[in-house]
Amino acid sequence: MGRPRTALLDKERITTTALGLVDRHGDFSVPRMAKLLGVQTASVYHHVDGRAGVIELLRERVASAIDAGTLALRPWDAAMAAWARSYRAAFAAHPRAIPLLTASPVRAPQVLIQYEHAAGLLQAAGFPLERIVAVIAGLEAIVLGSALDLAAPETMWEVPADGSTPRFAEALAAGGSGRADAAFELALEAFMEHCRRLLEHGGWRMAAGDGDRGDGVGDRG
Amino acid sequence: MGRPRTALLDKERITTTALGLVDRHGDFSVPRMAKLLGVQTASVYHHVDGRAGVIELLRERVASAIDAGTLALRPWDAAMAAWARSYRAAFAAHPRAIPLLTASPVRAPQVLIQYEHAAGLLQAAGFPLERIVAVIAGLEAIVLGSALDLAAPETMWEVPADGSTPRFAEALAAGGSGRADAAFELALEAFMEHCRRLLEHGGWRMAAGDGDRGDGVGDRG
DNA sequence: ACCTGAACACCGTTCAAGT
DNA sequence: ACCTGAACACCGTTCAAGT
Repeated sequence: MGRPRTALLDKERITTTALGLVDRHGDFSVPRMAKLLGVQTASVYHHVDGRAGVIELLRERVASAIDAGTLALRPWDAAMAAWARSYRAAFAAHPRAIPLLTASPVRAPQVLIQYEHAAGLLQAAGFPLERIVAVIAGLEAIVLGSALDLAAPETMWEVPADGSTPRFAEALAAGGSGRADAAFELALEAFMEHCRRLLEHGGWRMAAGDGDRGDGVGDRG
Repeated sequence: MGRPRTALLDKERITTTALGLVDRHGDFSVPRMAKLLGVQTASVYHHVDGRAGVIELLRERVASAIDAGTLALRPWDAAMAAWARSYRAAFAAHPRAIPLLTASPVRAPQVLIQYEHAAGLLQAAGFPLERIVAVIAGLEAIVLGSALDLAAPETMWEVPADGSTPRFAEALAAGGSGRADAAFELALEAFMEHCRRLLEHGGWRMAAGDGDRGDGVGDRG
């Protein structure tokens, strides 16, 4: 029983099967994928660079839902904010995959091109060249950090039953159900507003605590 | 060869060994730990709730380096910023552990007590009760998201050699070496300033785009 | 080129047997 | 209570053999 006339497997089907397993069970294994695909475990290795390769495919698949068109919006802050929301929404669609995906970054060309667009956008908007990576990386940190909150929603903010954290419990109860979304929007809004201000006021060179209004926050060293 | 007069193992030694393996090799396994500890694999299970239990111990160990004293600082924004920096520094000390640790949150009482202190701090500062969790969660997202950047520093921002991302490459070169730190500081500064402003101006109820100054950024729906 | 069957080293976990 | 030795099911990966 050797090579079939037409290939039984392809990366598409492999990726879909793996993502289905992750969505349902929080993880995948090559043998389980093979069983679902009706194939021997070893067959998968003819199409994919092992387990790590499957994870990379998952990363690309999930990231493909990011709407690159957002970066064509103007002005630049509308573009970056919409991009960040789309980025996070792509991860939010597969919360159980998030721990698998955040361990290492997306290297797919389609995503690197988005970085390129973002860099061009920020450069055109007037950001100093040496700050552009920090802006992109900061925004991405907010996106990924907020995404982690979606991965374990129940346990993330489980409050001890012994009443040892009354004020936190109170705040948690008052916060309502959309906590993760609210935190993301708060951080995103803060980030965009800060960048807008720095751009307008040319404040990039300002030393800490020079008194414009309450900038000196603490141990900056 | 049964039970020894004095126990060979304890959680301390197990945790230290696991963390050493993670620091050196990026991962650990129960058999490898046992070998280093000079003990049978099964022995570890008498002290720890399996592999998941070891990970929880790692979480606690790493989190124990967070300086809870920062939350006693005043004013509230100095406290929160110092806490965030200490939080991130604790993770930064073990970058290869970060993917293991961010998959699920810290449930150790010592850390939950820090949430409690933060909640009290923000309440006393005058934050509306229903926004306090969003402030804490937003700050934590920035901390954890920035920490992920430390886990894979080389590959995180590897630029394709084919010249397909010239502006991004340019920005990367101009950004210098402390990229991850700069991004974290930028996001943290933005977050603290935004919270300060909202507190002072009572802006929490403001609808998006009501014109204060360019707040309406995009697809908020 | 692609699938199979068998093999290998390794893993997490359990458990009866010892003290 | 704690350590051992043996066992079990499962995993990732490789490879020669087939077409």
